Amino acid sequence: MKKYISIGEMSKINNISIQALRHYDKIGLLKPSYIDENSKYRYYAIDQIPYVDVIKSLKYMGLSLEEIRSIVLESESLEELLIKLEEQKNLIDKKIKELKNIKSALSYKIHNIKEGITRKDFGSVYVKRMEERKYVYIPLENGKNDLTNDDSVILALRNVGLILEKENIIEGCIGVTSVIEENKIIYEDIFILIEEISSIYNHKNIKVIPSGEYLCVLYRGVETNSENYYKKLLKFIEENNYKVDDKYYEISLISGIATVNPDDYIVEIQILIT
Amino acid sequence: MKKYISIGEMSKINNISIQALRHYDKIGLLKPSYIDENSKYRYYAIDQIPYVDVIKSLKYMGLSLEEIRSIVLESESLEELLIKLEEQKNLIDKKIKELKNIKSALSYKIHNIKEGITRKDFGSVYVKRMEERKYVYIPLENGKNDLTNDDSVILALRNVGLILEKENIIEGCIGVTSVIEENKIIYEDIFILIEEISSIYNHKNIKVIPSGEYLCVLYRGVETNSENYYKKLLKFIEENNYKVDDKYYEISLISGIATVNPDDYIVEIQILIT
DNA sequence: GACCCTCCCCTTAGGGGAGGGTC
DNA sequence: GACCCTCCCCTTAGGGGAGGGTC
Repeated sequence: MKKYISIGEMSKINNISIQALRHYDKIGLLKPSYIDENSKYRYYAIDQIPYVDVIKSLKYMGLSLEEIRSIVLESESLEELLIKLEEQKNLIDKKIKELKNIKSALSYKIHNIKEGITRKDFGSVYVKRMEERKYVYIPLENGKNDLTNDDSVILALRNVGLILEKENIIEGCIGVTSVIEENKIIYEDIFILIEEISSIYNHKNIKVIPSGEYLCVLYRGVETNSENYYKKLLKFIEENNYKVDDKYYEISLISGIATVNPDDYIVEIQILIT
Repeated sequence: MKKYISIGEMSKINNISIQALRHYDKIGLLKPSYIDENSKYRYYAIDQIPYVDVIKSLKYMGLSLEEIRSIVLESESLEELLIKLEEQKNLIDKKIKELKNIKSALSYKIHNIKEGITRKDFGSVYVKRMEERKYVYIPLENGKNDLTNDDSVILALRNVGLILEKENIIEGCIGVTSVIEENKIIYEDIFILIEEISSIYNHKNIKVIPSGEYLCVLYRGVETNSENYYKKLLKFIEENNYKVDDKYYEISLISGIATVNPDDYIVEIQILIT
C-alpha cells in the first residue's frame, strides 16, 4: 500500500529544491520515511507530502525553520501556534511601517538629487514661497566665518545626527544659519531639516523656519567663496528695495552623500522677505 | 590641525559598534586614516566621520555594503546613485506589497484557528448565510467514498497546491465536494478555497460556490465516521422540509497545519438551501 | 544516462569570545 | 584599568560544485 518516492520526485511534487529537502533532513525537520542502508538514497512516503506544504506555508509567513520544527514536530497546541502567528503578524506590521519610512526617506533623497542634477541657475537671485520647516541644530562655537576644514563643524553636525538617531527622526537636508555683522558672515547654527512625518516637537534642539516668501540664490558647494553669493543677494535686495530678515539659511540640496563627494554639493542661500 | 581618534571614540561618536568599524576596515569600505605599525591600533581622522553617516544612511535604505562601497569609493555620479535609489524604492515597494499579502494570509489563518478553537457545537445542524466563494480543484479519481489513507487524495491535493503556487494565489481552506448516491457518499473534487484578493478568474480548474443560505454541521476530523453527520443533516432536512441542492461541501476550518496534526482537524459540511 | 550520495566551500553583516598586548 | 589587537567560531537557508556510486 505504501509507496515510496525518491528525493527527486518529492522535489518535483512539492516544487521545492532537492538541496532544501536534504537540508530539512539534516536539521531534523523532515526526515525521509526510509533510507536505503547501502546507497543512502532517501525515500519519502506519500503521506509526508503534506508536511512540506505546512513547512512552506509557515516559512512564507516568516517563521524560521527552527520555529517550524517546534510547531510541526513537538506538535504544539493550536493555542501556542495562534500566539506565534499573532506575534508574527505584529512583526510584519512593524516591518511594513519601517519599510514605509524607508520609502519616504528614499523619495525625499531621490527628489533632492533630481533637483540637484537639473538645477543649473547658479548665481541668479529669485523669490520662492516656502512652508514652515523645522530643524534640529547644534550651535557652532562662538560664531565661525569659515566652515571649511573645521573639525568642530564636523563634530557639531555629528551631534545633530546623534539627536536625530536618538529620537528616530528621518533626516532631511543639512544646513547652517548665518547673520552678517560688519560685512562679515557669521555662521551660528548647524542643522538638519526634519521630515514632516517625524513626530518630535518639544526637543530643546529644535527650531522653526517660518513660512513665507524667500529670496534665494544657488551656488556650488565646491566654490569656497560663498561670500560672492551673499554679495549678489545683498545687491539684489538693495536694488529692489526688499526688506528682509537678518537670518540667512544656507541649505544643501544634496546632503549625506555629498558630504563625501563635494563635486555634487549644491547649496541654496535663503532669506525671508519681511 | 588633524586630530586622530581611536576606534572606541569613533564608535561612540557615530553610534556604531567597534566590530562594525573593524568589519568596514576589513572589506575596504572605510579604512582608518592611520594605523600604528607596531600596535596595529586604528586611528580615524575627524573628517572620516561623515563617511560613517553616509554608510549608515545608505544601509538604512537597504543597500548592501558592497553597493555602498561602489557608491562611496568609486564616487559614482549622482545619476548612477539616483538610478540605484530608484531601483531600491521599487524593491521596497514590492516588499511592502508582499508583506501585506503575508499579513492577509496570517489574518486569515489566525481567524480560522480562533474559530476552530472556540467552536464546540459538533453535531448540531444550523443555517448560515454565505457569500460566493471560489476554489481551485482537482477531481478525485472515479468517485471515492473513503478519503482516509488514500495516497491519490494526497497527490490530488498537492496538485491543487501546485496550481495555486503557479498562479500565485493565497490559499484558503481545504475541502472536498460530495454527492449522495444510493445512500453512499461519493467524493468528487478536492479543492482549496481562494482568498478574495487573489486575481484569477478564468483558470480551468476553478469553480464557484454560490452565495446563499446553507445548512451546516460541524464535526471533528479525527472521527472517521463522517457518515453520521451526513445522516444528522439528512434527518434535519427531512424533518424541517428543506429543499436543498445535491452537492455537499466539506470544508476544513483549520487546514494546512491540521493536515499534519489530525487532533485539530475540524470540518464543516455545508449544503445550499434551494 | 539520469539520479542520488557525501563532503566542502560560499553568501550577509557583523556578534561574541579567548588570549594577549597597549594607552 | 580601560582600550585595542588578531584570530576563530557562529548565525540563516540553502546554492553550487567535485568526485563518486546507483537506478
